[in-house]
Amino acid sequence: MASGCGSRPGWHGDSGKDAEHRFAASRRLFGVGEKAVIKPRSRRGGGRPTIADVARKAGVGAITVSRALREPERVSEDLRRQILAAVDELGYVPDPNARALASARAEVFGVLVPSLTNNVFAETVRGIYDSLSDSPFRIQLGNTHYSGLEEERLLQVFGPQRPAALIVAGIDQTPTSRRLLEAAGCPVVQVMETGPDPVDMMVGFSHFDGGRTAAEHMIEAGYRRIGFIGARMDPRSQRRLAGYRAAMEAAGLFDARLVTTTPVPSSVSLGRELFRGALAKMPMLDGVFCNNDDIALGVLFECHHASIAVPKTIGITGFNDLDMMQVAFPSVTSVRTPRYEIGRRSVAMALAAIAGERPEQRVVDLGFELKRRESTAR
Amino acid sequence: MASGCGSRPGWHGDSGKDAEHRFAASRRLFGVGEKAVIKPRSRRGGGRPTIADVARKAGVGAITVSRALREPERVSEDLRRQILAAVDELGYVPDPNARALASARAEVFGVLVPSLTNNVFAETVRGIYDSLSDSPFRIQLGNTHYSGLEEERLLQVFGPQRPAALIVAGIDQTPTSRRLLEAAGCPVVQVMETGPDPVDMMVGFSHFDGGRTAAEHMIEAGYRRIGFIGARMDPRSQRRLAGYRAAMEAAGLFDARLVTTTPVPSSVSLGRELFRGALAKMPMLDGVFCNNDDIALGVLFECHHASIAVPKTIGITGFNDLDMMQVAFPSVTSVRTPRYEIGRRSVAMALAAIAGERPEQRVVDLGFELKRRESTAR
DNA sequence: TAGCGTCATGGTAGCGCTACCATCTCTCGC
DNA sequence: GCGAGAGATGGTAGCGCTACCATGACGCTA
Repeated sequence: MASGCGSRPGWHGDSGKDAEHRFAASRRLFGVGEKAVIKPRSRRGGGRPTIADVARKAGVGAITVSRALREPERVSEDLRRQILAAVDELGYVPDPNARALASARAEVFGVLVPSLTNNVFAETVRGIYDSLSDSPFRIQLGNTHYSGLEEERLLQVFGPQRPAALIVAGIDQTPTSRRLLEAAGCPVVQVMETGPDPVDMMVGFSHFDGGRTAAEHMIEAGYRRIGFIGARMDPRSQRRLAGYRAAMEAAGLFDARLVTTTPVPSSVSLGRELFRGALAKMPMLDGVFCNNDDIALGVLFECHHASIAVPKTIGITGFNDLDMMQVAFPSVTSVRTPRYEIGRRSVAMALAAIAGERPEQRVVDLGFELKRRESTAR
Repeated sequence: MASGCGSRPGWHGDSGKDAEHRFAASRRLFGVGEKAVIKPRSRRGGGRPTIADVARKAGVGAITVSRALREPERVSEDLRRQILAAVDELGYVPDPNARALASARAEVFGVLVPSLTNNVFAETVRGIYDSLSDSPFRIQLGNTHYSGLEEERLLQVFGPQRPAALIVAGIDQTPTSRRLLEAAGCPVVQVMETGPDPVDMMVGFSHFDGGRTAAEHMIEAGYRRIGFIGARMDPRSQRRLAGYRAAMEAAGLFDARLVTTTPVPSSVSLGRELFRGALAKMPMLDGVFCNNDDIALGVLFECHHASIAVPKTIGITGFNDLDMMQVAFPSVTSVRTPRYEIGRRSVAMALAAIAGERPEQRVVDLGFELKRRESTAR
């Protein structure tokens, strides 16, 4: 531990009032690119090379350096080369904060999701991330915890930063959130779901249709007393439930007692528990449509524990189609959702909009796909 | 769609050269707080209230407003009230970019993880997020994709922003990354693992010990030909393998043919596949220690498919102890890791350091816990 | 050859905030 | 009663960059 101590002095707060120290640390930033040409700079700033240093070295005006970096085609070949050489030599990196202040636009994508651990959102964020990784844009993450109020708070925090774009999960923003999004002055993409009246753009699919398709499949497979098990019950879950209900009603099979829900966050163990409860309530259940795969897995495990035959005695359908569903025993039918693709597409649309090429289609429905597997193959 | 169209004109690039439009959109930012007092401001900036506006309204100097907001105790009760009233009335929100430029410090935590979808890191990020949610700090996320080079690139991007702190996963940074971290001029916390020679601070546990403990447990439970199955094999996995190997060697049970690894990213289906391969190679296998729970679940499913009795014929131990392990059938033994707590603790340490209260203990080992379950109860 | 648009380049003036230093007012000790 | 010290407040001068406008050089048309 002592070794670590010795090797990094200076930055920490306890010497916060001691400018000497801070500067010493900052100067080391060069290290990489340049051999610490310590010009006695003014008090602040810490001495990293600035655009003015590059301009001086290249023998041009600062603004030309700025242009060479941002709009190379507007600077003559000659100067460009000279400037880039100077940039290299000094190890110059533009200060994103100064840039943001001067241009009133930060190179940041604000991303708001209701959960970081829910695999569905994690995959969407990954899609966003991957699509942005070779752009100059950074990602700022916000976790709304499924709360409208928290979403408002986060938008209030994100707004003043003047992000280049905002990507938000869901289409059920509060009126205040909607207003904040409209006022953000940047492209906005609502993801995960499609619906009428986008704030700006939308990428997702119909959860209602997903739920209905799943239920219809089970009905078709011969199940009759098909339960619905859902946790958390965010707006998307509600719509899946509505789709299930529509299908069940159309077949004359709906019964409110078939539905088991809870606001508690979803998990495999909760799925098992809820299924137990559902079975106690309705012993003649012959199938379950689970609001997501975690629940479905919980149901499957409970069936194993209780020696209930799947798909014979009970059929199971999940939602999202996580990787494990296809290798489970028996493999589990699920509705495959394009969550990674949603992330990618949302970025593509936002980037197009930033570039001034507004996509014609403002609402993109990426659909879903029912994966029929053993768990409903009666 | 048309409705959405009509309701948000102006920001998009196709009218980028048309300042009129942009300003119109920006002005709307007030809307919420104030009834659009459109003072004919200078060309840039879009007209949101600034600290100068607040100062004027409150009849004080701008710097006093700044202080009232950042160090309230340094401003008299009276002025503070007046200022806060003015802030409220104008709907003033400080511009984080201007703040960052002026103070040479952004209120941003840079977070670097190797994967966004791996539940382990997702939970750590969640811990970080939760600990930061009522602080002024924002989170900027970086995904290294398990690549040292990508980590370097990201540090190069994060550095110029002058983040308030950096939290990076792992302790195996490249020399360049280490240099960049040391030069960042802010607290740095390496998370997930502990080891000698921290860049600054560390929070994690010993993966070697975790692997050894798991293997020892299986040996103790009576298993003899215990395989190791691992995917991805990042440095942490390597150390778990080393721990397993140490335990096996100590018991005189090690055999290189027991080890099955692949650089391919981990998943449940891959776990099933690898186990199949391992079994084909070593039919007399009587147990497996899985590098993580996904693999373990895949093994469990394969056992079901192939009608292999668990724990009788084969014992299974996982790593991380995801929620599902305790409800699986049979429930699966696993090494519980404090990933959420790691996130929380890392933030606590970084915040302390920022406040100048450097924690005495620079390396914090949060340990792990072996959860014995049915899958190894022979 | 004059006149005009186009292109490459540069100067100036901020963007909105905070560090630094100066000033002013009180309180206290002797 | 006076100087020292502490606390509250303010003015000034940037932070590093880019928007805007100006300038000069060039090529084109008439």
